[in-house]
Amino acid sequence: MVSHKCVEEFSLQFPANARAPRSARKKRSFKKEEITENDKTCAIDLLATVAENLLSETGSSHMSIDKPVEDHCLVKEEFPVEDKPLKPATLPEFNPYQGSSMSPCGFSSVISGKVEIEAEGFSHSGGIDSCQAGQDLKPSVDGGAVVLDARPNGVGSLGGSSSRTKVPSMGAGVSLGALDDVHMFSRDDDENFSGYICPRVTKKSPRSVPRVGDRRIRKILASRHWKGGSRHSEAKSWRNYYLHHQRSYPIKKRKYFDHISDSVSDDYRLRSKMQRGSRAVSTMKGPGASFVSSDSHVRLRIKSFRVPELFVEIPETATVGSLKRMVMEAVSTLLSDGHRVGLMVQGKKVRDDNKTLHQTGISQDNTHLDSLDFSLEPSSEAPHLLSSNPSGHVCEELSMCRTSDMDTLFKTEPDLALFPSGSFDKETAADDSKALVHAALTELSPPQPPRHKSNKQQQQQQQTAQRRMRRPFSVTEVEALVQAVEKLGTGRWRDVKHSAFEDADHRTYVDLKDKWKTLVHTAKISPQQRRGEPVPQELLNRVLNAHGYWSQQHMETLALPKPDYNPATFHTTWTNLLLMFRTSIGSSFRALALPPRSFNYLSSSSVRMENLTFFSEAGAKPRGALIVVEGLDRSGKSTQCAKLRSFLESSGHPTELWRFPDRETSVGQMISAYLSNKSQLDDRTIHLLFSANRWEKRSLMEEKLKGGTTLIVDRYSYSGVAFSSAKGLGIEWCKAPEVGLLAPDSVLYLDISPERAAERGGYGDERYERVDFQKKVSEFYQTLRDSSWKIIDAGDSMEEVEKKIQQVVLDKVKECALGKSLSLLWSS
DNA sequence: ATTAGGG
DNA sequence: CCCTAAT
Repeated sequence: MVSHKCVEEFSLQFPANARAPRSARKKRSFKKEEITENDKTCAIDLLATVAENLLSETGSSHMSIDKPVEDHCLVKEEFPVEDKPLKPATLPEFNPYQGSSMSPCGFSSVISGKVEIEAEGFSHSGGIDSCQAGQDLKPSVDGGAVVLDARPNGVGSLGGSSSRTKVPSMGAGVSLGALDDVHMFSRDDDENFSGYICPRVTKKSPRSVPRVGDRRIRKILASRHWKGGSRHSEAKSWRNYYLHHQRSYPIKKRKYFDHISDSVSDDYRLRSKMQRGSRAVSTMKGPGASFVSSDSHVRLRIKSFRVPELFVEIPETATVGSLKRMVMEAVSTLLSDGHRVGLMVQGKKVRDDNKTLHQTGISQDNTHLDSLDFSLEPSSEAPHLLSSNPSGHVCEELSMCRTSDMDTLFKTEPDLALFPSGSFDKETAADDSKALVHAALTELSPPQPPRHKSNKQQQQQQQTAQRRMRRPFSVTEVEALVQAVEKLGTGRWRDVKHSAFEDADHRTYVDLKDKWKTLVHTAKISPQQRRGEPVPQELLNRVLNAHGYWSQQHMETLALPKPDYNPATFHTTWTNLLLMFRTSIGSSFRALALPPRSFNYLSSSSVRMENLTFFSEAGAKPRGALIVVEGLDRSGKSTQCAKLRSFLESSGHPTELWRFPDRETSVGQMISAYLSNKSQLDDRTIHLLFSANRWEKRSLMEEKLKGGTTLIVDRYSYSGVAFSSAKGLGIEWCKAPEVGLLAPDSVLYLDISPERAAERGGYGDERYERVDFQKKVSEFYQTLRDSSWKIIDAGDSMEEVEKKIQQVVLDKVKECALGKSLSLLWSS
């Protein structure tokens, strides 16, 4: 019955011939006919016969009785016999290879049948077989189905059958967890392994196989193989497949063939441990290699593992050896390529691959190990087995195709112990996984990555197989990270790592980047939603500030390339910026209404940024810096202010240049008249006017700064106090009216001697421009200095001064953007 | 080897 | 933390 069903399925799914290699087609075309009609039976019989011949000892063969049978039935129903398999007509459609390399004939030469592979924990010595086939699997005929017995290497069989798992030579495309696992096991027996493996087997390339006897084996692989380009459809087919079969058609997949006898279990245990440490010891080979036993391990013993049906087409002329190889290949391919294993604990799917076994509830003393199930699921991303081969040559090699309706079933015998390897907890179920592998766990062994060198892919996989240990960041580390990012910015993780985590080997820059990512997220969510060690809110605020700041920086950097404002592209540009911003900030943003444009700012061409201010909801809105430039007349203030403004704007910082007195205001008008010697005002009055002039602008100034605009102010309270004081007013009296104005984040004092300034010419237009008076002013300036001051030698070249200023200001602007709060002048 | 993102 | 694509 099984066979029958199989055939049907086969037919449905594979118009087998499609893929037959040209050679096969040519030679065996005649067979086609034979098979076409009765083929179902014939094929099976043939296969059975072949298998029978091949394997004399079938003691191990077991019919898969459980679910499989039912499944088969179902399958049968779903796929009525009507569908004639092997119809030439259908071939074209199914032929993945576009027929270029396929010939119609090929089909006839192939025998189709269902192969059931059983992995058993027998103590058979498969030495001979293994040598020939390079593996211990022994195909045998059972009830019309070919059964492969996987012989476990008993302890005693170490010497002889270790090679069973050796499948490295398989199709070029093969490379996966399953194989790895296999290798892993055999690894321990390396000695045996190496000693027993038939050179021919190991070295034989897939190609050679097909050539021998011109046999073609088709491995039915995932539909993707023949579906060629559409991954989507492929996935779909799988889905459908599962939908239809899932319930009763468990696809059982077994990951490892290694069976372990009780006596062997010890070995496994050792292996597990060894493997655990193996990450670092990937080179270890000998069984006796140093095993690093570490923490508690869970030993799992999978009693039975059923693998989906395996369909193999093989010419009668094929040799037993080739059949074995094909089967092995098919099996390996299927296991490694087409499926992933899912894990279920107590009937519940465990999707989080990152969970540790312990977290999942799988522990040594856990009582429900028996409730642990593995599911075999289609791997939508599985690589094409044959992909590695030039498409045109696929046929020449063994090709195994798994159609969506077919599955290869592997069944392990009760005694067979399967060990979950790294993949064990690696891939968890895909949504549609239905097939469940029932595993009785009786022992525990930590999943470990096998290390073998036979296959590069394997190696890679092995290396990545094990998840690194989870190491939550401590507050200290977070602080270091935040600090580093504030300094270096995001996007320079390498530098961040080197500057702050040089010694932390376990923190890679990617980790730091990831941590930053999570920190930003954490900072945005409510404290109640946060988990783990609480990070001080202060740090989170810094994270937000830094993130907002750097996000804007990045954004602006990207926008800068097109400094020239072009009305035609304005909208587009901003749209992009907004999108970018939204993306980078990950939160909503909004444009603030443009504050009334003040008519006193000198430069008005800063189109790009001045009108809009963004900030994340989290409140991480970088504020602008208040930069005051002071200095005697002719010290170069205006020039440097203009340069500085240009610089900041080109650096992506919204900037405005202000100047006091602001002659545009009503108060400013008065001041202007006074300065022009057109009016005589009392010194105190004029002082207060100047002060009033600044107060007039205070609110707008604060608004601008909080909106993110950096203000460069040419002269401020210091000038007012210094000049008035120079005229004889008490300095404290002069400062009084200024108290409460916004304190500059930085005061750039362009230091130049009065004499030198006078040399620069231009003096004489206004009454204060007299050297002696400038000297007094200079002295008062000095008394006003505080920590926010930066003395710049204005005697240097303009470029020199410019450079110094830029450096100072940039740091200050960044500091402000990162959260430096505004303070008040001469308060408290 | 790094960076940037998505999972 | 992992995995990948893109640099």
